[in-house]
Amino acid sequence: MTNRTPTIADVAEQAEVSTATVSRCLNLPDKVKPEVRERISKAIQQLGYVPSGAARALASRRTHTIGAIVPTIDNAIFSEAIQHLQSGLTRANYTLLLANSGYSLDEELREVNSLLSRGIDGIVLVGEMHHPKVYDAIKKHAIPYVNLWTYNAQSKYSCIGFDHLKAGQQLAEHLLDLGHTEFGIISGFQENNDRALLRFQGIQQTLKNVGLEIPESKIIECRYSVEQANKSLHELLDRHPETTAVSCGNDVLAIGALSAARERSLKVPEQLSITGFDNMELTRFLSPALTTINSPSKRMGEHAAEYILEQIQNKSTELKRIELTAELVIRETTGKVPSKT
Amino acid sequence: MTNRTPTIADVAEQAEVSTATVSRCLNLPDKVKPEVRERISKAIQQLGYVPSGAARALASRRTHTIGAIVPTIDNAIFSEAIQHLQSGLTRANYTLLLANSGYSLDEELREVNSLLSRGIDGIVLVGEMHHPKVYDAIKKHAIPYVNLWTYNAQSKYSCIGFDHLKAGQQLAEHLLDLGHTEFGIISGFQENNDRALLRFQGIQQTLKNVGLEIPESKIIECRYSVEQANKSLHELLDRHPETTAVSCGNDVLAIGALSAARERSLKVPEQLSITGFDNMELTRFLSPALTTINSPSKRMGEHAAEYILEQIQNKSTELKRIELTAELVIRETTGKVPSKT
DNA sequence: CTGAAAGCGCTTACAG
DNA sequence: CTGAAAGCGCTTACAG
Repeated sequence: MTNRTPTIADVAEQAEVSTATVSRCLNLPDKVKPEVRERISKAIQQLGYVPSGAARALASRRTHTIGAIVPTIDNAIFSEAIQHLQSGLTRANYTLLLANSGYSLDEELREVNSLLSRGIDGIVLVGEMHHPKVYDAIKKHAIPYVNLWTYNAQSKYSCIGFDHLKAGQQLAEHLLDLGHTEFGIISGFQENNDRALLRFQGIQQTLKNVGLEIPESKIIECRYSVEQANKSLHELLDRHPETTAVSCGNDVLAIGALSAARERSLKVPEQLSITGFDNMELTRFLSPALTTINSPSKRMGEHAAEYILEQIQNKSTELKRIELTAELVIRETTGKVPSKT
Repeated sequence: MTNRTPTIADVAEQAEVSTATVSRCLNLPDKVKPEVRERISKAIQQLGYVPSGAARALASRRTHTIGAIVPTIDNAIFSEAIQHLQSGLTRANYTLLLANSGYSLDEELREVNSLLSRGIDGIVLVGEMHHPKVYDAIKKHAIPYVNLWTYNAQSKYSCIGFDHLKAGQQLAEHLLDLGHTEFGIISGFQENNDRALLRFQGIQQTLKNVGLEIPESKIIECRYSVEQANKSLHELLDRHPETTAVSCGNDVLAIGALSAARERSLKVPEQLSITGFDNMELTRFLSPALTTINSPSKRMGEHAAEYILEQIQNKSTELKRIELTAELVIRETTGKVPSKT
């Protein structure tokens, strides 16, 4: 027994077959006679043989790895999607290589190149807005690719997600139905974030349709953090105490807004309505429970795994657009506009 | 210009040098004459050459990849640590390969083997309790290794974390100081989770020291979910309405407990004190703000990156134990025991 | 169903 | 400082 880690040649020798047969036994077992398979399995056991991923990848030109880049994993909504993407891939014996861009397109480009260079068989990105070189690089490598978290019927790329514009509209209509006319917005940074932008535009357009306009001073963009949102609502209400409805870019922001409202002793929803976005688990346990939009993150993750694996199987890069629904969840943070006294 | 992706040989030809020199130019630039380096860079640019990670790994026996397995990424506290681990590695040109075990030791073993097989230069795990084969497998591959999220002065393995027993003690002492004697516990599953177990034991021991014992019926274990914790507190209080203090295994559980208390119209902390664990960002914005233990997750992530890279650099696997502090953060969910009437 | 052999694209002593 | 060449550990037509 030598000291170095065993290779396929060691297994072959031990089982008295060629390395080709060992390789087949590992990859296409039914092409190997059962009794030979038996011998090989035993040898593998005895030697504690573990195939080298690098050698495998080099020889087969397949890494069995899928890359994904999300803005951040520090948001339950992305981590949920990733968990499901990952378990879908694991079941098919693929591994997920995860990176995060911190909401920066340049960083995303760097990550894409890094993933491509280490070798991946497919890639999933979040959103539709990417550095142009990202699309070039992926095209060059000719691997399956999908934009997650976005649905656009006109997209030139495969996408799996929902229509953020529609979601924004639903939010605005709900608030309009309740009689609100004084709107405030706390949004994530919209530059480089098409989801944030579309949600906002959905609200904006809907209001415009009924002749309402949101002045810039009632729109605050900030980082997706509870603390930032807390500050933002204070700022917003300092400038515009007449505001009766605040729509937040996601649930994290809404939680911050709720805490700021509490600090000002504003009753939600009696004096101020607040909406979130994503429907994180805890939002229904908040007091008052948060009105929000349900993001189908699990299903997005599952579909992404399915799509990528399918494309790899078929050796194709067929364009596919999957639209999921994101329904409005009305709970306790939204109510009738307070009567002016 | 051919159609296939360019290799190092193409670059060498274009730059009129050997492949060895191109390789050196990439890995040890100062061993190459500046003018030659210049030619090579130009060739790389022109060809759009990207080195093959697989070939590199096979030839050098280094993958520049670090593996990490956490119980779940769907918890802000782990994702925070991972973000920092990742950025530390990225800076040194290493990639993080992330997997999650779902709190299962068997699953963790499977992930470890999968990571080892694809090739990793180092590995970080969470907690000290692992499948025995995990330690065997890692030892066999002789790569740097560290147990995160745990500190044990006697550990045979490197560890970076804090003492969960101490943290539990602090929690119990705080509650004791406030005069509580009727304790309830909502814990994560303690089997296979040394952190959950130690936190609980810290509380238990401290109470025992003053002659208090927690009956089994006042200890509920459940999954780390807001909903589960909500149910658990209801169950606990149905059985033991005399309970005045409930210590929760983490902040997620505490949020669920808070919501259940609200549903029962129990005032926190006047009628019921509740503690969390981790100090997630939003806990200080809850109403009432949560008393909890601050888990140094960012620092754990940073230290892990530093340690692993250091070991790789030195080609050693030196044992190192880093203890970080986890301080009690007293906020509004804990108060004096209600006077019996 | 099995084997001999070329090849995947790099790195790395070794020699100069 | 640079090059020729062996080698990393697999897979995969091809032949039988």
